Amino acid sequence: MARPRAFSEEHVLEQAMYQFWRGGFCGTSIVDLEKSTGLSRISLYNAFGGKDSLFLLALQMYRDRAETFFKDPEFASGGLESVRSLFESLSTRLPKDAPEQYGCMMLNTILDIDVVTDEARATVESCRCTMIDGFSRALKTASDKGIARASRKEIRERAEFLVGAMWGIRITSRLKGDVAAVKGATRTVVQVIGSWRTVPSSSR
Amino acid sequence: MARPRAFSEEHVLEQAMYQFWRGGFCGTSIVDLEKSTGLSRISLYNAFGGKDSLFLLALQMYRDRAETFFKDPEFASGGLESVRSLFESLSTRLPKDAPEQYGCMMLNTILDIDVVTDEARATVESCRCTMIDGFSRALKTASDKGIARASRKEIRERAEFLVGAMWGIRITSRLKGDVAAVKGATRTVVQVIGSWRTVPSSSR
DNA sequence: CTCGTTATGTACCGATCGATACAGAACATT
DNA sequence: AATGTTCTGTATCGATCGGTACATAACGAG
Repeated sequence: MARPRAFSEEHVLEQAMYQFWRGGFCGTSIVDLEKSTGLSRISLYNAFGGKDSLFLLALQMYRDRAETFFKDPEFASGGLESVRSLFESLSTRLPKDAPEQYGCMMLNTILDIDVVTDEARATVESCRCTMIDGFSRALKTASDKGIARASRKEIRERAEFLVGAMWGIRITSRLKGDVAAVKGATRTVVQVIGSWRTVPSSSR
Repeated sequence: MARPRAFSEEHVLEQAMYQFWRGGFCGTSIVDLEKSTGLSRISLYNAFGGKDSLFLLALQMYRDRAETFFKDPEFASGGLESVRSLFESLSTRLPKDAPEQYGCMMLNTILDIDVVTDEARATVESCRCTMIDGFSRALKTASDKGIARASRKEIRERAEFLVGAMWGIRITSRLKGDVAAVKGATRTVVQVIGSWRTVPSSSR
């Protein structure tokens, strides 16, 4: 009934997501967004509202993708192996100029948190919960199989630890130039995960 | 020979440090700095130069204090026990409204990194190296004593892991409201540290 | 007390911030 | 092709950004 949009909203939102991912909220100006999306600001405003609103949408897009990974039943059913391979991917996906080099957007947002809406904070928190649940389910699988028996409390604490460790590694990966440190930290985490095996195959 | 400063430069710099610590570089305006230091901007500029320069000085003050901790010979000679008590302090110092709730300033700076000078980046990097060295020395002590024997490579990787884990926990501690997660992650790290003991006193 | 020097408060600078008014261009429907 | 609706480019808004000029106040040296 009227002129249609000359762009894909999802694609533009994705570009905006990368921009915010890289620059953070207050480190990204409207001009930056114009450049990275190729749209004029007026189109951005019409399609997504103000900067706050656009940021929130981008953040939610990021969260949805991250959650998809952790909510995947295969992740949980993979047990310890899922967790291990996730951590190993943290250092193998690093070298290229993949967006992953910008760390985790959720985590980056935490530091912008004073400038950012309550909704953004809630989004981060919900993502963190999903990650903890995902890790917990995977650990539960391992426990049920007898591979890494642990109490419910231990499982939760280990999941909390894993989220922290993952974030620590992704922060480190933003400090360009020290790929070795990322790999070293990753390897130790993998060893730690291995050490949770109840059957003491060997201490290393 | 002329009018003396009406303020302690060190004290003012400390206040500026807290402000940047909390708000980050681009999240802190000159007006914010005026409020938190009690000085007018002109005095700030006279004493410390521009915003960039003031930030760098504040960051270096933070680094110097952090490095003091890790360079302390007592930390290294304390071995595994030093490391353990450091991590436990991460969750015990949390509840109060101590500045620690703002996470680690070094780490916060990494995310402002696109906006920040090369010198700031170098400061963060140097601090990270000092922390890794500190952890390495402590682990070396434990290894030499036979408490937690490990190769040089293992020691370095474990140190890199510890820095990552610490950062992860401090990031989490910025997400107010989930003290439990901080404690859970901390407890697991402490267990991991314990698991490095060569003499298998017990697996848990 | 006088003078030279430095610190401080007011008032303001151009640049950039996020956001918008308006007019014209582009499309679907008829 | 005519019409009505929506999208988009230009040009601009007030607010705030970091930074500064200038006049005044405060102090030490003589």
